[in-house]
Amino acid sequence: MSRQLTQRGEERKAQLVAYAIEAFARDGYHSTSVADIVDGVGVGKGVFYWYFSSKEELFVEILRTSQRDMRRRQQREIHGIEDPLERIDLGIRAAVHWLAENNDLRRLIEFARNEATFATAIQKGQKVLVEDARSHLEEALAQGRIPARDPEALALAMLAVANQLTHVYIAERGEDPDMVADLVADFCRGGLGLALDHS
Amino acid sequence: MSRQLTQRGEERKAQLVAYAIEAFARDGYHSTSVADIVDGVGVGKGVFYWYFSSKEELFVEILRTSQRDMRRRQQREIHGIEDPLERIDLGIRAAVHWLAENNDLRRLIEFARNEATFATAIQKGQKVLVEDARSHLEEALAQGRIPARDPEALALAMLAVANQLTHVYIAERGEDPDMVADLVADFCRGGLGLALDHS
Amino acid sequence: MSRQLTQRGEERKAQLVAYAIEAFARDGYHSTSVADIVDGVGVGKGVFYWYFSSKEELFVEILRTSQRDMRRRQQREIHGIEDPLERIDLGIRAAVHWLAENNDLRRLIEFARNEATFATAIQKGQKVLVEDARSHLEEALAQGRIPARDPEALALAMLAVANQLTHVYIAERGEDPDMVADLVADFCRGGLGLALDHS
Amino acid sequence: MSRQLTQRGEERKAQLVAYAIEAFARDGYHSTSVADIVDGVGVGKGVFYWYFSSKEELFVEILRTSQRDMRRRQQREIHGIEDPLERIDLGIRAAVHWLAENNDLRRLIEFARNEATFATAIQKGQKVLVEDARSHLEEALAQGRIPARDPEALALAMLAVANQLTHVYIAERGEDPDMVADLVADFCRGGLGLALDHS
DNA sequence: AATGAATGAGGATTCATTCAT
DNA sequence: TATGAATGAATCCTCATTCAT
Repeated sequence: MSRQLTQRGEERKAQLVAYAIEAFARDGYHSTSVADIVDGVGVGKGVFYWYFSSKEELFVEILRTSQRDMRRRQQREIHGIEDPLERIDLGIRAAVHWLAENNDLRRLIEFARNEATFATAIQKGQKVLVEDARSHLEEALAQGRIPARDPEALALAMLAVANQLTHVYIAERGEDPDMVADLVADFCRGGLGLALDHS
Repeated sequence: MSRQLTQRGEERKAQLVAYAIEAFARDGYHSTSVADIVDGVGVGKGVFYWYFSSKEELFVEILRTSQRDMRRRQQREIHGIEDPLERIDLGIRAAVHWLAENNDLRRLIEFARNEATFATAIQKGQKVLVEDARSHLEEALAQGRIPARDPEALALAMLAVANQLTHVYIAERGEDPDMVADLVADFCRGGLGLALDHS
Repeated sequence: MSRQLTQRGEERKAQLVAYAIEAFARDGYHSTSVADIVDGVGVGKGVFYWYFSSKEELFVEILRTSQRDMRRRQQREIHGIEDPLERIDLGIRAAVHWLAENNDLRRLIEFARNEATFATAIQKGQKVLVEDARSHLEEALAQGRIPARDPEALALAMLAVANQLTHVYIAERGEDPDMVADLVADFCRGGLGLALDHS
Repeated sequence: MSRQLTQRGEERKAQLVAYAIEAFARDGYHSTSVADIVDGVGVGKGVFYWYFSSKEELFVEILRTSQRDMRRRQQREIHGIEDPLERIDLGIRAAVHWLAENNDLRRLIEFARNEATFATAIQKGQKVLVEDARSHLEEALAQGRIPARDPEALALAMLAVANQLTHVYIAERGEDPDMVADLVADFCRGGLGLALDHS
């Protein structure tokens, strides 16, 4: 399914993806039928299969694009920063902001994590994120700035905190992303073994 | 659906629940049909609807029982402990152990969290856990032993770390639960703003 | 799909098979939808899948049963006959009669022969028939009553003649099966290298 | 659909026909979609409908051309031969060779024979072949060289033998066409009531 | 002549649930 | 209590054909 698309084709495809994200996030992957999607966009059923070889493929494409986008956001934010701990801090904040701004995608990623069919796709993306964090952590470790513990465990823990708090505070309660970013960053800094700023 | 059941009825029901948990965890809730379950147990389809009014009801019952069981385990572990921070520590460890020992249920709870149909059921259970943690945290706060931050946020963050690390280290890699409990407890203690033990 | 069926179940299944044979023969396998079949029998769509795991499986079952039935007919006719050439003669006549009486099945077998999906099933059945004929032929060969030629080729050729002439004379033109049996038997006897009876 | 085609148009069309024959023979008529064909040739879907008004029409055209071609081959081989029995012999051999050399087309013809949609087209072509054989047979009959039997039946039987043995020995087992031609010719000569050569 | 896009009816299959026995 | 049978709406996907450009 890597057809060469015309301008119009690209637009149609983007339209389908956009509507699908919305519908999947609102009603769930299983409850959203291909018929729902094409109806929502106002096209015939065949159109869907012109652009995607299956509902599953569409979803995987959404997941991949999302994870790539989030990572790009992190990279942009920490670009040029020397201090590894600052990179981690900024990375966490970038993640929280991305998750807050892309709540639909956050839901989909969360869902996919627990669905055998998509676990692989998710893990690939997550591995990249964890690798990034791990490299910063190892640098900080080498500098003797944090106590020695498995960097991967730390990376995973941070990701989990970011996800969970964004979920509850932003998605459910609509709090300010900056506040939540502070919350997450604080908890994680502590978790890494650093003293808190505002003690 | 709160029929009075005979001894034999209770056993039948337990059999169905046990098999359903296994199948849901292995193949996913959506991919496991009622037919799969009754076939697995070796009974006719009518039996299922004698004990449960729907597939959904069965799943909700599994969720409720699980959450209740996990909490009971935590309560037992911290019973009689004076120090609120020790209660938290023990609570975390109890959670990790329960999750490790009930990996199937962990998967189901994780799944349900992201499924509109079950989110409510999940939230009710989670609220209880968070309340427990919050009360310990507030006590510690009152004693001036941890820096002032929203206890609910802290509770949620700890739960997330426990889930995530158990998932990756125990379910995926088969590591020792005690080691993971240490990992989680360490990270959380730090996140709460406490100095690390082994620094 | 080897469910234990009740009396009623067996009847339903037979009903479905009977109607399917008729419809497949009349309209073709591809043009006959599962919906057509269940509508024809007057049951819901699910019933079909209670008895067969797929449309394909049903068709293969029909093929197998048919081939078995035809062979049984042959066996019955030649039972106890000493002379191998007479066995062949009777076998040919039995085949023609069976084909004439089961014109629907003849069509389905003919169709299946040219469909990749069913070729295997067909070949298995045909192999048995050819083996039967081969054994008679080898006996006749050993007795020096027919010239030496590949028995398998002869067997196949006879089968082809029986099929073709039954097709044209009986199915298309409604001629008398006995006459056609004579025609086929004559041609084959000659093909085997025997003198003709009515010269 | 008898458009006037330019040189280039003819080539395109031939390209489509060639690929379609290959694909139909390999995957079956029903399993080969118009999309498969145009993709295989590397053109857009419109092209197909420029040259053929439907998938069905294309297939019928293939059938007609094939049958015409096979007959031409027979005619060429028997041209100028006086002896009717020799004409039959040569005709059989020509058929076997054509079938061997055009295995794809043989499959398609075989398939078409059992498909209501194409049966008519096939029968027309077959009638011509049978007529040819019948005229030779009647001549031989008039000369008293073969016993009196329905010439059409004999013609059909010979065709069936040629098809079947070519199918099994050449298409499935890759034997030498000349050997198979001998086999078929022998069987048929016997079937006609002639003594065998090598008895 | 040719292309990519679109249509939409049609097809196989699944499955929660109900029911007669 | 329990069973096998039945229901039928819903789902994913295919594909011949048409159309705008």
